[in-house]
Amino acid sequence: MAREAGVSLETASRVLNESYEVKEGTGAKVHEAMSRMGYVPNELARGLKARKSVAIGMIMKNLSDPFAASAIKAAQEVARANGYILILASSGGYADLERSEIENLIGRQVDGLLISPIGSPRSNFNDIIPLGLPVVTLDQPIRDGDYDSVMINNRLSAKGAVQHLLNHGYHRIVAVATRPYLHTSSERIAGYREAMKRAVLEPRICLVESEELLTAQWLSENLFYRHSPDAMICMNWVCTMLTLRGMKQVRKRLGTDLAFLSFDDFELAGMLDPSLSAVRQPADALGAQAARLLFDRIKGKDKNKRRSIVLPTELILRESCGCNHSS
Amino acid sequence: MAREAGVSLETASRVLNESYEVKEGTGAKVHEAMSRMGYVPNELARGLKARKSVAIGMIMKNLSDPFAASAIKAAQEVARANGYILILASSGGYADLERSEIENLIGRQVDGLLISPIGSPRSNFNDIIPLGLPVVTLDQPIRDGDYDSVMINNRLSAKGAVQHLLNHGYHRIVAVATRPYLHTSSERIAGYREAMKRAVLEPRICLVESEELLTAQWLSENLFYRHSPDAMICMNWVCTMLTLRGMKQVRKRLGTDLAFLSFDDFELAGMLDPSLSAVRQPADALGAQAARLLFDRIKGKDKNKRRSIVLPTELILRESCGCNHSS
DNA sequence: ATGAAAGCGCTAACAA
DNA sequence: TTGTTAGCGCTTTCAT
Repeated sequence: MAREAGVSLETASRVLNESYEVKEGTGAKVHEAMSRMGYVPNELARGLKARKSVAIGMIMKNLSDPFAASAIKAAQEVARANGYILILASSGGYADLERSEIENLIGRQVDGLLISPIGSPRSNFNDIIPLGLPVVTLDQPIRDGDYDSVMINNRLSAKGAVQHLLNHGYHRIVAVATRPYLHTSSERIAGYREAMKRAVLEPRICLVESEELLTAQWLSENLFYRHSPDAMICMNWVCTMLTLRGMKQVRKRLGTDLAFLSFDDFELAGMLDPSLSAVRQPADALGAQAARLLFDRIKGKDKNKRRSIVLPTELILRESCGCNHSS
Repeated sequence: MAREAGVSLETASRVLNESYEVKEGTGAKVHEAMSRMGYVPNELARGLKARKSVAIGMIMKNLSDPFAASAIKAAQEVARANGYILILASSGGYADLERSEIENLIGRQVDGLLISPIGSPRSNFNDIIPLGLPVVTLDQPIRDGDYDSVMINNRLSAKGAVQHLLNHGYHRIVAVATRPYLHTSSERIAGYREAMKRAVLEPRICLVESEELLTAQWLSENLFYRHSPDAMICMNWVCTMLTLRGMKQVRKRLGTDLAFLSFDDFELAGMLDPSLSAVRQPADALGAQAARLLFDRIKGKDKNKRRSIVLPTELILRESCGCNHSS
């Protein structure tokens, strides 16, 4: 450390923290010594003393889907702007991994946690969150949890999307979703049900437990053969990708063979032919907002009751739903 | 801490670390006390003592592009498997941010660093890496740096791709790239040059400093008007996205108006019409390999000279290049 | 087999 | 204005 360097002092700390006054010359000498020997303060030791780590943790279900990636990017930027680092973890959608990753992060003394919870009944981490540790959930609130949350209204968004398909005159609308036990999935499906019920139509729901089961063959058997749909809605990005791939394999064409709507928009949706209509989640806004809420708590600006922010989704109407937009 | 709990001991540490022998009963009592009071050891304190943080840092240029996202996901999984956490940072492609983020991570006492360097001449961080800190670079090696690296052969991959276009008989092939000062960009452009030179054709290169300048208007003026190309190759994912968007706006069609090839493949490339031919980088393998190399160093398994791993790319031939694949 | 005590690098309270 | 000292929570000799 700088103490033995050039000058003599544990006052190094003072100049670093700009606490108290330091005589001109001394300060300069310290700075000089620090840069000469490339001194970098040990944040671990600082954190140990200050009882905080200047780090936040973020846990997502899948780090690589574009929605998560945007949220992560936005959250990291906010963290950096606040002088914090972002520790990234993944639950993979499994409750036990979620739990152990949270415990791990707590052991690292993170000052706050951003979690996109699994949301299954088994997913409950209230008991392991230390009192006073700020937590913000993304995507969904947690049962009995008194945390801030930032999400979209999955149910209404799905309902609105299905409503739109209904307005086009489709009757045999199939909803396709993976991992129905996830909160987002179940809410979106609920929205679908509501729309269908209101139209007095039979709900047609194709669920698959895990992504790898959503194959072309599965589509043929469970979707096309059983329902002969005139429209379908996929309930998340992965689902849309896999369905699109499967449909190509079985030579079903969007638009001509059936209408299509995707929950989750992506860069290329507008470039497909027909272009894909989609429900767009403001992924980066979700990440940024969540991080901002978290820092409001961490810095003690926000002492109020829990806040739940619901960001609006946007129904992007392109061609695949039957619209004729040419944007 | 557990000391005041139930029993009396600094032996708590011993049972935690499973060092030394502990009497049956004592061990049980300690465990009981720990779980009863939900004790989680403070990793900061541990790290301070052990002089390591059990954390690695990862710095990418853009956290949200799908290539980075896959690499991050893979690296995080390897880190977790090794009991390490992953601190994620972004350079945004700026040399000064890269530097300050590295310094920040070093202050956090990370045990290793995964960096996808900017690669501009100004990007040189050798001077701030402490002796003995393992570093693995992704995408490119660093000048004068003695680090392990994992990459693809950008130049040859680009050359091969252009060669393929040439074999189709195109002559007016334009290369489009953003941020030419980035190593990956310049290498790919170099590959393009080599292929064109070999065919004794005039190189046609359209560069744009930053992504937001790549607009439809820019495409019209600089690309179509100036070169009237019969084929083009975009040198990275962002570039492909923007170009595709721009072309749609100016009503240029892939396939009929000109052939197209993308450096960087993505989920939907095969679903466009015409489907996009692309150079595929093994993003997750890059991330995983890099992390594995890093842990070989961290755990001292690897004492050898620097290793440079070059992973193979794959030229995915679909339709947009002029091929007639129907996969 | 277990307790006592020193110390990791830093900050903060107190003295000088 | 600057130096001294104790202690953050843990691990690790060294005694017991």
